Amino acid sequence: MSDIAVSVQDGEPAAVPANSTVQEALSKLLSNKQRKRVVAAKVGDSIVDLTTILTEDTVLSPIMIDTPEGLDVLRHSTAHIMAHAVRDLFGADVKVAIGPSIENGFYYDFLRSEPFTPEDFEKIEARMAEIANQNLPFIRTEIASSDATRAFEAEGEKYKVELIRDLQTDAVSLYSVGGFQDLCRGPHLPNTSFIKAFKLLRVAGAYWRGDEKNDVLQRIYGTAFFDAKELKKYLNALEEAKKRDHRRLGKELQLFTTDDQIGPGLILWQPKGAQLRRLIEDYWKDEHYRHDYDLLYTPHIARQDLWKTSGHLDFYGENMYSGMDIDEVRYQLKPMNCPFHIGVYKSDKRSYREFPLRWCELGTVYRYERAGALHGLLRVRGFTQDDAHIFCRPDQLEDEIYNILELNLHILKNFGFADYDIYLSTRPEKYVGSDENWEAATNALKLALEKKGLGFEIDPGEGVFYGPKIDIKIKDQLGRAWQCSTIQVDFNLPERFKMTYVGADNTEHQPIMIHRALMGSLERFIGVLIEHYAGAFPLWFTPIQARIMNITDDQADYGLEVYEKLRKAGLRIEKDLRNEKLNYKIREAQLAKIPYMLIIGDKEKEDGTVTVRLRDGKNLPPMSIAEFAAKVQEEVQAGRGI
RNA sequence: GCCCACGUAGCUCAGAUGGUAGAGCGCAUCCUUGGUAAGGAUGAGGUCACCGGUUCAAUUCCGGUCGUGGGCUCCA
Repeated sequence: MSDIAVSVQDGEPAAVPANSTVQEALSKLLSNKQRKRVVAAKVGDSIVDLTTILTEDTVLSPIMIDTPEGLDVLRHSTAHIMAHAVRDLFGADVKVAIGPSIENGFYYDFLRSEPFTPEDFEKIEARMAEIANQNLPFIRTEIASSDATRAFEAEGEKYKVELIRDLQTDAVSLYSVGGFQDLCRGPHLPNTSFIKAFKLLRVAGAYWRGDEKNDVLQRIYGTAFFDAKELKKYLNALEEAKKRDHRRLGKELQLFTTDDQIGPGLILWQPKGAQLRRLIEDYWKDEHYRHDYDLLYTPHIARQDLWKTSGHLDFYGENMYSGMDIDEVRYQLKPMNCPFHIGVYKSDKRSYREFPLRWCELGTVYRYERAGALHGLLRVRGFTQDDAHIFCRPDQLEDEIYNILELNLHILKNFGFADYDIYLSTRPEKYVGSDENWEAATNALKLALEKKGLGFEIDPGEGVFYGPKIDIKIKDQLGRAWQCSTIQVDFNLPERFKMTYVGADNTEHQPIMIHRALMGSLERFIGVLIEHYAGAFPLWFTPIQARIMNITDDQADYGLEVYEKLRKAGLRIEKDLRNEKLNYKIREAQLAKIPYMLIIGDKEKEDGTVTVRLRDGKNLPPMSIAEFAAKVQEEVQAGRGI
């Protein structure tokens, strides 16, 4: 048999007999130590099993278990082992659906009449470990689709049959491990010995193929890592995320609450949360004014006819709350602010000379969200958009987009978000507006992004029907991405509302309209802020900047004096003058995540000073009340960046 | 909206094969006056989410409603 030349990328080729497996070839190319970490290999763009037969000269990229691609293979295989275990334990009552690897883990969907319980999880994990420990090979076979269909039909595996049918290929690949055989594209681990560190995390309902008309399956989520240490690290990170959960912190720090009597998805801001929100709103307004925006206020309801004109009733009606009759005229609660801003636009005859018009509003809107979608502050039914609409001439579009991006990133950065994923969404299949307009607008968005030096991805066809858009996702402290900002060009509403301006040529033209929100909604943004900072907000927008605590009752009067002076100086101050030990007061202030603790004993009372304790436990030297006030004001200035 | 789980004091949670309930924290009062993460005592506080059914008796069992959570789905 003749030899073929196989090499790893950038390495010397080795001669191996034709029809060797990848594994065999790699054994000539890699050290023993490296070989133990290889779980699959890349040939060109596709990832293949180590058992794949090589028939021609090939360049291989080995995939190590401790790389993202390696983890992917590991998790995918672990999902199969889980299905194997479930099948072993619960028999043929269980039908298997699909089990891919996903970000941070894997899942497998099952049809089973009984719900999976936490005790089941333990059993499944134990059985998985048994299977894994047997060091079983994953064996790939290719068979004709018709044979596979017959086999799965015999087992009653209707989902597999459906999958094969929709694949529309002549042959499919199967993988078997021990006694369990599954339809799968692969690739898989060479054997189960790599499966050492895994955990089942939760079970949830999921529709077959994500369609609510289909069967509801039970989806078991789990995760797997190449060693126990990595698994532990991940589980700890989950714990950490739990501690940062804005719903938990919102309660602990008394920021916001909801009330069954009032309704789900409707937020009540407690005094501290309201303070936090006010600070954010004030900052937002100040920055907008500085950036040449004007502020609007508009109502919460409007005649239903407005929503017909805008098209919201047709396109968005199912998310709008039903109307009310006022003097026999139908009114509806607003799901968006745009028609109102158009109302302001139409209050006057507009000239190209006054463009661009930049109008912003913290506009509270109400949208029907399905009950199951509601989530803390992140998904609610009543929320306040940090909205703005810009009306301009086509030739101003690119500059306006650039200015928006600049303000957008400036504000996000000031809140501590400097990492973004940016997406440019282009024309979808169904759209309004002319092709030329779409092209010009898409181009303007692109040019503005490039001019700003921002990397972005193009989401082809993901634009909304009325225009192209830019979406910005911010990354928080834990690296999680949150969609907040959106910048959208709109060809639809100017047309529907017959908006015009008088151009230099003394004829009427249609303005370009841009919608944009930077934080998205205040509720959502504050939720993200809470998680990002784990509730320990920077001084400039923390609801409480300092808490005064006396050591004994003897300094209560002085404590009150300090409190009043600092409040008058505009600081956000609390006092804890209770008859409690200092340790106790410090503990409480620490848990409340207050930046400065002002400690007052006889010394301070005598000298007219305060001793400042920081959140990190360090102390500043005693300073006068005025000095402290000045220090805080200075830090706030710096933090606001204005 | 759908599937599953859950709903007991302000908070975090325990509890009984069906006989109207407990802890810690917090709160109130008193003692204590203590310099950098919990001093002590006493006490108040619950229609066991809501409505209905079964039962001599329901917080406990059953049904429904509402809410919360994990997902699915949705987010022109």
